[in-house]
Amino acid sequence: MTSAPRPASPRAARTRGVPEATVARLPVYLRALSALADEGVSTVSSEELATAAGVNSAKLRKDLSYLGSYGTRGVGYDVGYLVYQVSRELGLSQDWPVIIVGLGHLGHALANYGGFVSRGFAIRALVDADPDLVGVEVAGLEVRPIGELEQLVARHGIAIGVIATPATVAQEVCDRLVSAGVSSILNFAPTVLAVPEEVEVRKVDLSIELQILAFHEQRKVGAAHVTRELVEALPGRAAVSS
Amino acid sequence: MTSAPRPASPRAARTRGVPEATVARLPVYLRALSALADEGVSTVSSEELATAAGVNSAKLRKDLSYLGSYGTRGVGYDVGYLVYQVSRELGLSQDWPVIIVGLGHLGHALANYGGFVSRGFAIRALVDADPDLVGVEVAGLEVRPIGELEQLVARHGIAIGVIATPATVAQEVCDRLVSAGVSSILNFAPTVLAVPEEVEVRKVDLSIELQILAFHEQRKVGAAHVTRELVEALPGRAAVSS
DNA sequence: CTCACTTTGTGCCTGGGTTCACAAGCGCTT
DNA sequence: AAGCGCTTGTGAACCCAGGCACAAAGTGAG
Repeated sequence: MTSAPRPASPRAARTRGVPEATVARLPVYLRALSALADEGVSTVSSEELATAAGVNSAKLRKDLSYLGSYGTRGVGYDVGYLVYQVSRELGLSQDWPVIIVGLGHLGHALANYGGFVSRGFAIRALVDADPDLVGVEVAGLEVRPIGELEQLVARHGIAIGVIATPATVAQEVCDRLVSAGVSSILNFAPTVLAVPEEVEVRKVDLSIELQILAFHEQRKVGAAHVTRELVEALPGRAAVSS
Repeated sequence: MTSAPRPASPRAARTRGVPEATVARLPVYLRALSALADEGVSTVSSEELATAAGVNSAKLRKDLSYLGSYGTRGVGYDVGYLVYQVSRELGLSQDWPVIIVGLGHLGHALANYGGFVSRGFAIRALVDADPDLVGVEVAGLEVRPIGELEQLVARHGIAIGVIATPATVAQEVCDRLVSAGVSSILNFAPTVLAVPEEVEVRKVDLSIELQILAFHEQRKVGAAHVTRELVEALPGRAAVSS
């Protein structure tokens, strides 16, 4: 969806035959499974897990079946074992070193986001072009000048880069990351990035998400051709006018 | 993809016949068009616009054709007119008032994110449960206690809510937003939210995006040798292959 | 006016993803 | 040991989306 993973050779396309849509859901399953494990639940049925993950149970079973036959008919799935298998499939058995480029508000928030560290990722380098930011400590790590980008990538063996810069410099930063050896990029800048075939880019665009919501919101309102106040007055809604 | 827009009646699904996938791309087109407009370009072909947006030109034409026949054969599209039409379709002719719940690092970054304001959205309320944050001014707006949530939603006629709280309280916040009248939610908390049918939820999950990247990264690296070094890190039940 | 050229709009085909529905398999009980 | 109930795994149908390729439609030159 985000990028176009269309390899030149069709043969390389299915390495393990796990569909892209399934890959995108595995992290959700993993989170639900981890929560169950923390609660001490040892076995879970596809129906329960599907509900927790917010998907159809048939879809969940088919997704899991791409990884192998890890369930027991009549019983369900062993939570601990499934956590292990899904983690392994996602490549989370190891810690991936990550670099964040751009430490404005967003980059700052990302560096401090606990969800990264806890799930197989380790932020190893922070760089920014602003001299005022260089030297500042963020999330226990010192911000380095952007000139050290290549060096830091090499030293820590970084394969995953996060771009949280203004859109104007995103492509330039991206190019530098790629030529330094980064092959997966998470882009928060509102720009379409051009990258070589073998580099994977995923885009997170906050304003796009809001615009999609606005579309649906408008559709709701405009469908009945009424003001928002009248919509709110539908039965079952809490009274808005205090 | 992000949420599950599964209406009970399939008939209600297409109000205007614009496919969901198209809606998701319209904001990208809009951004490219706005950039062109700023450069003073008055006419653009589907080929040029498609390149700028990073999509296939046939797809772009088909997407635009859902909105109407706004191009001129042999010439292309009028940039200004298309900006207007796409904006209108997305419901951006008006400014949507938005509330942000949770002003930790992420909420703070969101409140300061210029991309919102410039594109049809106006952040009208900030609330947080932490007493230390209440009263603090963020992006020119004062953070209010979470108790005022309902009141603020009503006063500003807010239909779109952004959740940037810890996962543990996200569902509770969501429920309150919904019962206060919010019908579109952008969720940054790493949780699956349960909402009534008519409420639209979109999810942005940073660690999920990284995990998807890790999958592809692992596939590139480990096509030959599977990493089994950290096998002992799994719960005792994984005495399988190897 | 006619012709050549350009670009849109779309019919059709292909492929991936989702869902249904059911057979296969497992454990528990009798 | 056999039967019963439960749950997985998957074949098959359906639906949405993407992309090719072309007819339709407009422009400008001669």
